[in-house]
Amino acid sequence: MPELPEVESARSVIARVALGRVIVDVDDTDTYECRPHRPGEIRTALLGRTLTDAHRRGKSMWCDTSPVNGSAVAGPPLGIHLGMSGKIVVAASDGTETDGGDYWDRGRQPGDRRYLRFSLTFDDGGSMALIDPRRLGRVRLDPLIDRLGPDAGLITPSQFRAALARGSAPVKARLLDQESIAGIGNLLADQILWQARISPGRSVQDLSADDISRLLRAVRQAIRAAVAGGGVHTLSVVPFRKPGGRCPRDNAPMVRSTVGGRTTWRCSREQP
DNA sequence: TATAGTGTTATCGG
DNA sequence: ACCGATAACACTAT
Repeated sequence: MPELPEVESARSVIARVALGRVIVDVDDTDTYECRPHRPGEIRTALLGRTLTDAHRRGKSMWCDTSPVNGSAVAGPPLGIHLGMSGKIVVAASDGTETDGGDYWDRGRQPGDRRYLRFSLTFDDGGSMALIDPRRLGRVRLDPLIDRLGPDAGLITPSQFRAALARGSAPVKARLLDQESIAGIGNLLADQILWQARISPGRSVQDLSADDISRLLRAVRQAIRAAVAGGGVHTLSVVPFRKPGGRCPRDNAPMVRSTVGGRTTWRCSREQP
């Protein structure tokens, strides 16, 4: 399930193999995935255009679209959110697939149409599809990205301090708040707090300047590690988020709780 | 069969 | 109005 690193991998697949191919068909008939659009609305808006660039902020992606032939006006940006279970698969003209992530494979074979919720067909016979079993992903035109906070991988120290400055929420809840910082999901948050040795339930107003700087270092390091490793499931503490799990640093039991409405695992000794 | 889950958002109460 | 907590969403896996 996608957090910032998985979404970045999907974005980079789109940028590498989907740009510049003319869209000749669009399947936007899934009324869940394509809310708030009516079936056909996205199709009409995109036919005859190409994707010209692929962007990302936090877990949200959007693609710029070209003018149609004979016009100078670009098309509407196409927003894509992977939700809990989405992934992007791009097919070449010969059917060869480039998969934007293998975190939800379930033995999927190339060409498998199960869970296909949205797709573009290109004039070369290839396609770009959103595969999303749980249907919590979204595809929409003109996505609102202004409401997102700074991308977690690019956030500056002063932006980070500002994100933690107000209110009294548990620090983990704030890390998960996409309007404060964009891109951190449940596993990344647990890894970051574990690395910084900060208890997830501590209020943001109790954090010292030193806590905050350790936290920002952990944000950067965890994101770098997850992008390099191929996803958040490769983060070092993730395998120990289970009953009987022990902290890989001090061997103390990992304990489970709920913070910010999400399942939370922490080291019982280092994150009391 | 019942429950949890790598995300977002509407809604409710303080 | 702001902030935080919770339920709901849709579906699969355990």
